[in-house]
Amino acid sequence: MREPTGDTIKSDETLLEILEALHSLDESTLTAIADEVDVSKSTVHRHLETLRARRFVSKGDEEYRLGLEFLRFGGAARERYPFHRQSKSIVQQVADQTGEFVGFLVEEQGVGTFIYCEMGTEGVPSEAKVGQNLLLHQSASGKAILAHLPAERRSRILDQYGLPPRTDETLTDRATLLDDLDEIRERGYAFAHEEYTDGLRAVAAPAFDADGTVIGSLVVAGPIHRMRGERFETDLPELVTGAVKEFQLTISYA
Amino acid sequence: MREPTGDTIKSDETLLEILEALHSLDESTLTAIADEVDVSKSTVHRHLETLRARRFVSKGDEEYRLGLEFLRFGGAARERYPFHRQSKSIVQQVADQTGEFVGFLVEEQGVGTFIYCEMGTEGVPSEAKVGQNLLLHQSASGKAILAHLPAERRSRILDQYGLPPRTDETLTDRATLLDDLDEIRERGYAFAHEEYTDGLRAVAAPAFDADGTVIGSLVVAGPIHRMRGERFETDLPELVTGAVKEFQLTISYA
DNA sequence: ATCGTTCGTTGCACGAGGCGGAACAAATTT
DNA sequence: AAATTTGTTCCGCCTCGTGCAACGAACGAT
Repeated sequence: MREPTGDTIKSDETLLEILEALHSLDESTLTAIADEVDVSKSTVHRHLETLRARRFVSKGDEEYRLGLEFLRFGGAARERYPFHRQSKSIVQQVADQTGEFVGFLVEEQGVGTFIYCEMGTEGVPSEAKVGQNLLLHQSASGKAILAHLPAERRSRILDQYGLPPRTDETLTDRATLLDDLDEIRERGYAFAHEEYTDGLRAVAAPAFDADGTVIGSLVVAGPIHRMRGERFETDLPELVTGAVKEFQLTISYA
Repeated sequence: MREPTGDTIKSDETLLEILEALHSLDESTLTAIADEVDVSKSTVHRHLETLRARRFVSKGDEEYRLGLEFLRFGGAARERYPFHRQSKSIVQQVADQTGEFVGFLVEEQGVGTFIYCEMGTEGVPSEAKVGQNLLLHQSASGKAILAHLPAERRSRILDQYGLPPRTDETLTDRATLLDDLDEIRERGYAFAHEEYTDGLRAVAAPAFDADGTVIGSLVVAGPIHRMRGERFETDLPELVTGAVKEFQLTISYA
């Protein structure tokens, strides 16, 4: 199931697995969860009631759901980032300008997470939403970050997670990926061609803090028919890199 | 320290208490948490490592922090609400129009939680943020909801949580509160005068779904010196109720 | 209405495993 | 170099999380 975790609490693991099941089943009944996680109903019941007492799950008329308490902790986790305020507004701004999906991705423990995103007026059928996480090699936004991490850190991440594909176009060969990252570093921004979602292309620019460390990346994504020609190859890259530059100015004196 | 919880898993409770400590200490070291929660270091260590393996906590160089995985679940919890999209845009719109703090509050398990909020350009020093939760009697937004809950539900909530004060102005007398709720029902919107935060006043309007059930409330809050006279008593109430009406139209055919 | 089925909930007894304390190691301080 | 203080690991006790089974309630079908 998992890599041999050093020293972990079984009871907590089942708790977290129950939550994960609750997330993937979206909203669900006790027995369905027990069935999914493969533990007895009584166990699931006790865990869920413990969580419910603290509002981490809520019970509708018939089914259990994830509780809003997660939003409180999630919001707090996001606000630890000193630039969260600015990244929110830059995302909104670029979303207004382009009408496409726009997101700001940060890296934590080797995984990318969108801390803000906007659907834009065109309403791309993307499944990317706030809190969504992805492996860094699978998307333009991830690659933009990956390209600028310290080399040793980068290879540890690649070793740890490998290069599992997400679509047919995901880069799964290490050499190819590293070449792409070289280009991204030279060019200053990253492209992705259906590497994360079929039918979608993306442009992403890395964002740095005052020390020159990558702190995240800004990405614009949209369906192929709108992401082509000069708009895709010139206009959007300029827009994104420009927005990031502005972003960096506003956070420098924070 | 809690009301006699029916049948609950101790180990989970300590897990959640550790998370709560991690939240209130913002970012903290293992021993500090062990000290706060009053369990042995080894226990805290095992819990934290279990959480870290799943990205629910992340470890900086020196300290533990809440992980972004909470944002994933929090976002999912929020998106269960069919009107979440529209509430986000109405909040942004009103924030742009007023420059004040604007939020959309929903009720879950008798407690209010902001699923969206914007600080506005004036940057009120309010501590209200996404995921923040509050007792319904303590604020304009809460009262707007409370006023329109089924009577039996309302009294169960009041019984369960009581009327603890938050400021000197919080309504702590049940009769006074019920009178206020009557007025709110008649008037169609709610006021609060420093009942949640010293120095802040607020106007809130309830939002209903097609069945006439309260689904949340829209609130505008600001410092007293800007919340007075005609703006506070007429303009803002009209703005908020108008915005909610528009909101209700856009969700009716969803 | 009555019987079956499936749901959530509660007791019970067993033994896995969560717990604290101490020993350890590594990093900082005096 | 000695002394604190940090995170980590080991170990044995006994709590307490677990599965099973029994119970009751709510449907649905005959």
